[in-house]
Amino acid sequence: MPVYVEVALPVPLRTNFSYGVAEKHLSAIAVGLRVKVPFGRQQLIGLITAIKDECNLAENQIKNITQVLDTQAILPDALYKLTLWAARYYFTSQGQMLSQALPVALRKGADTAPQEITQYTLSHQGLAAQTSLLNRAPAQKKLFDALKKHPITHDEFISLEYSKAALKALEDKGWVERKAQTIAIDLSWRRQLDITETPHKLNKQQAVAVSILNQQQGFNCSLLEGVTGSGKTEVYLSVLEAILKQGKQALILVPEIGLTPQTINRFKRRFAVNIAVIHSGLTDNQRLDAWRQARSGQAAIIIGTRSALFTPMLFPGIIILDEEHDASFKQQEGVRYHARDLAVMRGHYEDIPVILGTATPSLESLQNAISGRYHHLILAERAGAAQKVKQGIIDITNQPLKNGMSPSLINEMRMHLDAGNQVLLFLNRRGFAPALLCHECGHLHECDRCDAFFTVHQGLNEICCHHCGNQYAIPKQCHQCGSTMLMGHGLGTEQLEQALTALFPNYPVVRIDRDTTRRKGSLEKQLHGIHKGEYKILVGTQMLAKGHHFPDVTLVGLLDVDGALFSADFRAPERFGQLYTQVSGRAGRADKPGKVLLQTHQSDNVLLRSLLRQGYGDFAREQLKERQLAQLPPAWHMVLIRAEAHSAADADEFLTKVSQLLPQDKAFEIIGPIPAPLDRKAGKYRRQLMFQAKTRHRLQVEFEKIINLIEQLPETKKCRWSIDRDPQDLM
DNA sequence: AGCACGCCGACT
DNA sequence: GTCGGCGTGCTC
Repeated sequence: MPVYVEVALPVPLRTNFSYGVAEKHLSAIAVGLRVKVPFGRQQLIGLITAIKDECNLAENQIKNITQVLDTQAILPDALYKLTLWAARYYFTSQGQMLSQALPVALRKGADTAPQEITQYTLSHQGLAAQTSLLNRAPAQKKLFDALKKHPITHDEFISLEYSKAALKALEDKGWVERKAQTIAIDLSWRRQLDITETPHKLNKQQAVAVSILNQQQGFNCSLLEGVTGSGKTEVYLSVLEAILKQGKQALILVPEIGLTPQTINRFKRRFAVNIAVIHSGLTDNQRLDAWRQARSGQAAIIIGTRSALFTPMLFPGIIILDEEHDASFKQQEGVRYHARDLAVMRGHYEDIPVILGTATPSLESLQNAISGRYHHLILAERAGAAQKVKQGIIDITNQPLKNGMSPSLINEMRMHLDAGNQVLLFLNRRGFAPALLCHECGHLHECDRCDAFFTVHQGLNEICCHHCGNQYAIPKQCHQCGSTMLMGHGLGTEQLEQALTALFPNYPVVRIDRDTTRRKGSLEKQLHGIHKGEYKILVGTQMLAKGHHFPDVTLVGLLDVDGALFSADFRAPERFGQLYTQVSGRAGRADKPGKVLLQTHQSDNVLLRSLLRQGYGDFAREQLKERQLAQLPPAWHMVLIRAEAHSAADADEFLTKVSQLLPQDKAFEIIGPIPAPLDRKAGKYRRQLMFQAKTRHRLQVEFEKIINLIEQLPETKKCRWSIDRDPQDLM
């Protein structure tokens, strides 16, 4: 009887593909193995998802698999199931989701078996050799002497900077031989856990949280809501200790690894175990190595960003997701999965606890905590009895602004600087000015491919479109009237930095945004400078608000709050609340009270007042009620369909057809098609269609019914479209 | 997503 | 005459 396999392939077609199996492969196939298959004119690597003895395709349409790459399933059962679940949830193909879950090297066909390590040793001939022969070859002598003591691995050889030529010379003489060795997997941490730092004494709230967390068995999820400085990390460490002592591994997910080296170092300092850190700087092979170490149980702790969610563990113990509110956990291209939501699902499949930690919970997690689905653990005390931050609103209506700064803000800055402290100014717009204005005719220079103004970058002498990357030299003349009276309009961080340098010549300024941190290591260098006190004034965008604590900053100024508050996006108030709370958390410490000032034209804005008066917790609860009334997430469930085309009509037509496929009743709401907030981007018109469903289940069922119909619409040929479930923003 | 085929404009 | 632009269609 012929045997067929279903193969999930990394192509954006929402289906699997059937292949025949030749006699010689029959005994080698199983569900979950990677296979190489012919696909069109190319060879692709996919995963077997099923084995069957019939196939309803015509004989001539079926090809045979070329090669079986694995002997055992590449993903543990729980991860495999999670991935298939995610494919359904995000309305994507199994192949696409599965390939997300594998490191690039494995997608390309690398071996899952641990890498062999090359070791250099002296041969018999070498041991018996006359070392005096090397008197005139110091590099060879150095290597030879080292090898006489003990063998050297290839990695050591590289890091100790021995000469390659010397090695070659010794090998040519036959004195040195190389051996490929598989290093035995070291699981000693499971028997004997070494704690290399005395834990801090927990305060009462921390101790309560830890004891509740340690009592849990199997899957459960906890929201650890701890204000900045309340010692969340110490709670993680205590829980980790218990997990590691049971011989189980921990997966820790963080937003952006570059921002959390201190946190990682705390884990390293506390436990003498193998920690695999997966960050964007790794090569494909280094990532694969970390993956192998996690899968073999050798790495007791795995720390990484979004994609590390899919790292297999032989002894799964716990998943901790820090800064759970952070938007970077949602993938914004390709399969738009949310690592936080999938982490909870993974915990469920693995039957292990999940901890979500943050000072400013997302409304999604807050709702789950309030409803009792998650344990809600609160750390409200700032460790070391730091004083509460003072906050104030500066109404800038009719105020003379100097580069966006009001006189009262400048005065306040001067006071803090003269007292020897640091000041942090937050402005969420990089570049010199967000537009180029003609002083004579009022023309604002607009990107020719987007519906957006060019941002002026003076340092680069360029105008750039921040939406499509389009860039030109700053024009000498107005494109409309030819006047040479061109000037930047509005304020960006580059200009602010310049103005501050002029205004406070004695206080060095540092700017931190995507432009100044582009080069590798420059962020670390700048942060280091800040901590050493080399800089007194810190200017920056979002980046400054994330993760880092600046103990000598006593004043934080938010320059333009209005833009953040009034956005088309329904998450804008939530985001602002989180940002404000995170930024104000950067100010002050025990002996130095901090102060936060906001500049706004809307000093009596209800949202702003409620945030400042009640703090994030109550503000968020209020927002939650509003979302309920507006039938928005997390109360209702949302899917966004985006379409882009050369002509707006094509995109509109497609989305209209889609909306006609969907049922319309009380549990379902359709909005659109409407133009995306950035109507035209990179020369394409962008439209979107929003669906809100009262229940998750209903959304799933209705969408699964029509997804194939959508794909078959003739209108798809004229536009690119994508589905975004639980969208993070409506851009 | 790739990859090829195919049909029009500006090059040696 | 061809090189190459990207529109269109197909992949078990």
